[in-house]
Amino acid sequence: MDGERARIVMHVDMDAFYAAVEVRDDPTLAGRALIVGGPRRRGVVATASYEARRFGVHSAMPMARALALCPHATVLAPRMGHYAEVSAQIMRVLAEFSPVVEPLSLDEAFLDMTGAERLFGPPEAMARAVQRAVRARTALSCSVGVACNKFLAKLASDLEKPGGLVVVPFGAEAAFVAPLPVRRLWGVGPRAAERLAAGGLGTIGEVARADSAALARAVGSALGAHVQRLARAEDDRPVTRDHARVSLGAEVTLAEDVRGRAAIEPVLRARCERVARGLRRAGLCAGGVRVKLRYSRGFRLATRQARLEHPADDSATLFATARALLERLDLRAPVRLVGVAVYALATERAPQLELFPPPAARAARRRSALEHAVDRIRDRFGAGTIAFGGASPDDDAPD
DNA sequence: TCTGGGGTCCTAGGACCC
DNA sequence: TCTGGGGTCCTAGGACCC
Repeated sequence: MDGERARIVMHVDMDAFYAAVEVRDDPTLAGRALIVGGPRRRGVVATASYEARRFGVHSAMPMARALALCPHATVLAPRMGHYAEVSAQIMRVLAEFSPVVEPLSLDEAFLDMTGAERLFGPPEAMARAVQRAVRARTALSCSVGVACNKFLAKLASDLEKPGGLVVVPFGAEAAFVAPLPVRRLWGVGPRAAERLAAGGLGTIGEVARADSAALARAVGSALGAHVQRLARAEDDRPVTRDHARVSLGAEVTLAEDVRGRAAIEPVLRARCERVARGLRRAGLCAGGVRVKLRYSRGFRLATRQARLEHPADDSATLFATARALLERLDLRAPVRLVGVAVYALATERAPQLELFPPPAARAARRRSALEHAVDRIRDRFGAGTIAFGGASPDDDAPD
């Protein structure tokens, strides 16, 4: 009506990705119940093969429960570096179908296929072509959803997994989603679903017709407005290639609880080194540091964060800040997880024109240059070749 | 059964400035 | 002498996603 052409958005979602990669690489695993996840103690399921899912095993389930349900399952530790490589290969295949590919995670992506009918035919033919190409080039299967927007395409790709292909009928979108449960709305999790149910809203159709003020009372005004738009099949978010990173972190759940500064600090230092390296690899500087502790008691999570005086990408600055933040947390209680994250990321260090920079800023700059040099040595000769004094070597870093 | 690790976004309250 | 309201920045916590 306004001359705008309907969009064609495709969502591609790999089937049981981590498990499927492991089976592809070791065909003796085919047909077996397979769980990728861990560590065995205090671990959760990252991905389960469809054979294991038949026993009720699913992602995010504690490993102990998964093995109680499916004791004969083979358990493999995730190989994230390897999955990242396979993912990059998949994204390259997808890029042959559209110039606008938006990865959502290692195993899913949106493609803007508007205007691609001339090359690939109608939506169903496009989807078949993508599935064939992914399988031919990676020996992996995926499910595909096609619709006029991101929400519907993503919802559609999940409806007939594995190997699914669902095209949401153009022009009949709202009717298509109306009977589905609210949990299918992107952004509605267990909490929001509960609150919506308390207000008598169980299906997407009911949310679409709900009074917007009542919806806002139930789940808040932002989420309420958002889910009502989705429920009405309205979603104008574009498919975009370049997402600026907002934060970067590293955390670890320890095999045994620790308590006290002396026990926590080395763990914290190792996380800082990993995060700093990630910053330098991405060419970013941090504007703030956040420390995270999860206490065993009550599974309680506590965070403390602070801005940096000058943006930094060196582990010494991150650790000095993290250590100060640690002092503001309870260090007597048993801790199961220690994490560090950086935020307020900038692509470049702000130019420092001070004639007499404070000693701390000068030290951070020297330290950054040193760590950049160490990065180059590690890249060339391997991670184990060099470590900082007092630092645990890259014990747990896959790279 | 006892809860990973990587993220994004929202909310609410406080400080501060005008 | 007492009291505004808006805007911005920051922090801590939490829901949600894969």
